[in-house]
Formats: sequence, C-alpha cells, structure tokens
Amino acid sequence: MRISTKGRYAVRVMLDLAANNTGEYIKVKEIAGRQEISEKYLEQIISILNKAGYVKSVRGAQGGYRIARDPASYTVGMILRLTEGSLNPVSCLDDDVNECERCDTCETLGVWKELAKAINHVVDNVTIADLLERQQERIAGSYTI
Amino acid sequence: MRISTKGRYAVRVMLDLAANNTGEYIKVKEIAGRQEISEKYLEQIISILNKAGYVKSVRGAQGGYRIARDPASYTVGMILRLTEGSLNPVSCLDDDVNECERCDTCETLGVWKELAKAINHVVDNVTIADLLERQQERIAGSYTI
DNA sequence: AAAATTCATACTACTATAGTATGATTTGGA
DNA sequence: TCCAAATCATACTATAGTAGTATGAATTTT
Repeated sequence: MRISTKGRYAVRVMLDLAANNTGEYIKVKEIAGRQEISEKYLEQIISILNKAGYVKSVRGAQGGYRIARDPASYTVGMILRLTEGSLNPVSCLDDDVNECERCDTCETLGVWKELAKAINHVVDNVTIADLLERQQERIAGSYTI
Repeated sequence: MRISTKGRYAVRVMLDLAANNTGEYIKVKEIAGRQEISEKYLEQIISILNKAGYVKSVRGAQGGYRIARDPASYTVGMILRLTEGSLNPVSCLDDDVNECERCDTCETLGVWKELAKAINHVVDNVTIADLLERQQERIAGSYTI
C-alpha cells in the first residue's frame, strides 16, 4: 500500500513548477537540483506529465518546462493516477463492471470499495494550488520566528 | 497502492474460520477448498495468523485451526497490518519520529498523513464480526428471492 | 506402523520499482 | 554554420516484492 517515488516525485515536480512559475521555461536540471531527484529519472517522470498535457515543453537550448494550467486545476489524485496508475486497493474495482468470479459472494468487496472511496476522497480534494498555499504559509511563518 | 493477495486471503481465512466456527478444528484443506486458494500458500498465511495468536492450531491427524477470540475483536486493519506490513502510503510515517531529511519542508507530507488517516479509519472500523453479519444478511436475503 | 495433518524452509517465476545509460532530435546563440 | 544545451526516446540493470510451489520434518490419531 505504498505510493511509489514516481507518483510522489510527479506531485513535487508539479508543485515546483507552480511555485517557480514566471512564464519562463524551467530546465529539468533546476527542478532536479531543488527537489534532489536524479535528473534522468525526473526526465522520465516529467515526460509523462508532458504527454498528458499537464506541463508544456520547449526543446533545444534555453528550453524547459512550465506548468500548463492553473495550479488549482490539478488535483493530487489526477497526478498520482496518471503516473502510478489506479489507486484502487484491488484490481477488480478498476473495471466498470466487476469481472471477478467470486464478486457476488465476496464479503470483503465492501471494505475495498469503502477504502477506494476514502483514498480517492483525500487525493481528489487537494490541488497543487492548496499545496502552494501551504508552502507559502510555511515560508511566511519561518520569517517571524 | 494495491493490497496483496496475502492480506486479502488472510481476511478471508479469518472470516471463513469465524463463519464455520463450531469449536472444532478446521483443516487447511477445507478452508482452501471453500476459498479457492492454494493449500500450500494458505498454510503460509495461516501460519502468520497462528504465530500472532489470531488462530489456534492443533497438529497431527484430525488437527486444524480455529479462530482464537471473538470475531468482533479482529479488525480488518489488524489482519492487514499483520500480513502486509504497514498500511501507510509513505515509509517515513512508519517511524514515531519522521526520519526523512526533507520532512521539515515537505509540502506533500500533509497529504500522505491525511491519506494514512483515511485508510486506517476505514480498515480499523470493520471487524470480522461485521463481515460475518453482512454475509449472513446476504445469505438470508438470497432465500426470499 | 501408517496416515493425516501442521510446521518450517527453500526454491522459482514473474512483475514492479528505481533508477542509469546511450544516443537522437531540436534549438538558440557564437 | 556549427556547437552546446536542452528535450525526447529507449534500452538496460539491479533490487525487491508477489504469488506461489516443493520438499520434508514433526506431531498426533487411528
């Protein structure tokens, strides 16, 4: 029941791009430096975000990435599902119609459904804008000791 | 973010032992048959439950297992944590004191904490007795078509 | 003594995770 | 025009986890 580094790094990349957004394109090297993530691994992760249109890229020298839309339009859930795949605790919940042979008599299915609902509720109700706000509050607080 | 077969089977085993509890000892073969789980794999899983004292065993011919305590005293969370390990979405939440280098400035930590809380809340509020009740309601309902 | 069972451990095949490595492609600037 | 810097695309590797299977020892009833 762990979230992998891929998903966690993806959220941090989105937050980094939001926090440092000036309209300019930001290099992977910069993000990797700030976030202490391997450049090459980060390239792969940001490439997923790029293909999904979550970030915009410019190639070549002076190229880089920037966040595509308003930070409030990205939930943590969206980013995790994109990079990690389904967040359901059991695979039979991934399909619209449960294909499991035992599903009609499966007494535990109810628990997994509740769990899926609880998980999705949390991650779908936090946006990158929320994280940005928390970050700014923390930084503001750190000045006044 | 998946729960493995080990944890899911363990919950089903506990429910099976609760549903079929007559005080007699039940053989792995029987449980495996009813639950459609490999006998040998089930042996390993039930051995974990046995070592933790969740079930009681008798060796030798006519041996078997029975549930040790009242089904209401076992939460799904207890069983999953025993068999799967921690249910926290990130490992830094496993320790009493967060050992992560970046934890003071980690903006995403809050989300993972909320997620852990939501997950634990669900699994710690369903007991084997609850699952048993649901099962009996379903069976009763199936007779009155 | 034999059969049935739990108990203990080793082994295997497969998949996922967390990267690293190599090189092609694109672009701005000297 | 050419070079350096960047993204883009894949292939590769090492490690760990998952989901079992296999073998046999220990225990107990018949």
